[in-house]
Amino acid sequence: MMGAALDLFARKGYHGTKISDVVKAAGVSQGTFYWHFQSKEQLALELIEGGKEKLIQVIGQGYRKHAGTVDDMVSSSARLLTDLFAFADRNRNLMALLLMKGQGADPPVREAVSQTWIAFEEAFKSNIQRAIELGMLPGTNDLSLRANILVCLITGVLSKWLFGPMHDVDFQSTYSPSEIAEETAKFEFRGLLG
Amino acid sequence: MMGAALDLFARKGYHGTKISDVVKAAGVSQGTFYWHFQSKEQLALELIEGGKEKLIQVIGQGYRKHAGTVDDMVSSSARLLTDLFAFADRNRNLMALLLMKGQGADPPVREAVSQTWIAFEEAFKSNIQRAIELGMLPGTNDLSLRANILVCLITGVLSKWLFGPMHDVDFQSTYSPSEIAEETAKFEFRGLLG
DNA sequence: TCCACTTAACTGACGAGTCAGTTAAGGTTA
DNA sequence: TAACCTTAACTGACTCGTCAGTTAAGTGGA
Repeated sequence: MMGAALDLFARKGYHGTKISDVVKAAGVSQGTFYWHFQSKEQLALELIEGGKEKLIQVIGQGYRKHAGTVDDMVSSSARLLTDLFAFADRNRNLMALLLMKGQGADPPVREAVSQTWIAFEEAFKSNIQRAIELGMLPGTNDLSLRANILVCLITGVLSKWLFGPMHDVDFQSTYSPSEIAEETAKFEFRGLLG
Repeated sequence: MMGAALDLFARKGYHGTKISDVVKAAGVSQGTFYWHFQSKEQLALELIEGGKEKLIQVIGQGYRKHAGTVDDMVSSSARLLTDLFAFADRNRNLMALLLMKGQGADPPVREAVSQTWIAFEEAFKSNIQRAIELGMLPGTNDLSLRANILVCLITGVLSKWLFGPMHDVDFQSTYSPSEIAEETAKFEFRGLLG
């Protein structure tokens, strides 16, 4: 049932998804839905909460332990991003809800989505801070701004790569997860000047 | 009436905005609304179309004419971004609709939003291509990907700067348009390594 | 007296949530 | 082993508020 609901939310958005559609897709009746879930909103919140945990877990594994060269840094960042992009690709519906469709929902759902990205940014920020402590990145008085910009870059690339310019859930990028991750990591450290 | 509607769309999203709210805010009755607009959807489409034109105009003015040093390039990019960020700040409701709330609407409205960002990217891409032709940026076999990543960076920073982590229309960043634009431009060309 | 514009009351569809009842599996007693 | 009870899981027709869109009856200016 939750899989079917996630798929519909990802495709049609929160308001565009009717409970009657969800139960039809899941092959149960409407009463059954309300036996399992308190409300439509509750369902969305459970989906988001579960997704948030999985997402954070992926980034948490990228925590840096030792110092290294600039090239080490780029390639280990590329590795983390590859994991992230691959996860996102395996969970397109979840990402569609978190990156796009969550915005169209009611306040409590939007709140849950925002909290997910705040946690995401937090997880990333600690990775960056670690890199600065290890002397691998130049320190800055504007760490949080830099981190912020980085996360913007990553989520921006992520949503374009997943869904394309038309925000289509079924979009297929020509780049593989590792290709896009490498390109993003290169940009992350060296910008347009390469 | 259109101003009131844009404000409500930005705050409550497309589905969260009732025509009865719009006409109340505008001080007219519901019949008046339907004399001016064919439908709720038509209203949203007109708002987006108008916004798209204004937005594209802002970027179009940044078209590069002469070659220059790297610092010239960074500072002229910062100038363009400052214009863009200032425009976005003056049109928060429009940007909220384009960057966030548009996703929650029905397909034709979403389509119009996507077309806006495609046009945005196109306008930006021609600026970048020009910089490469002038020998100011290294050529790449993946120009479109690079351009794509850049646009992701800009829209990502833009929406965080405007609406903060909680996607709040009334969010007030501590950075001024020119500060955030400079920081973004720096990152754009030189990445985290600065 | 026509036309641009406005109004308030109305309609009808839609969709979230409810509820009285069904089914099937498992336990208990004699 | 059959009669009886319990309960988790499920059903689908129903209710009821909400809201986009309509309509018929004005008003005021040219």
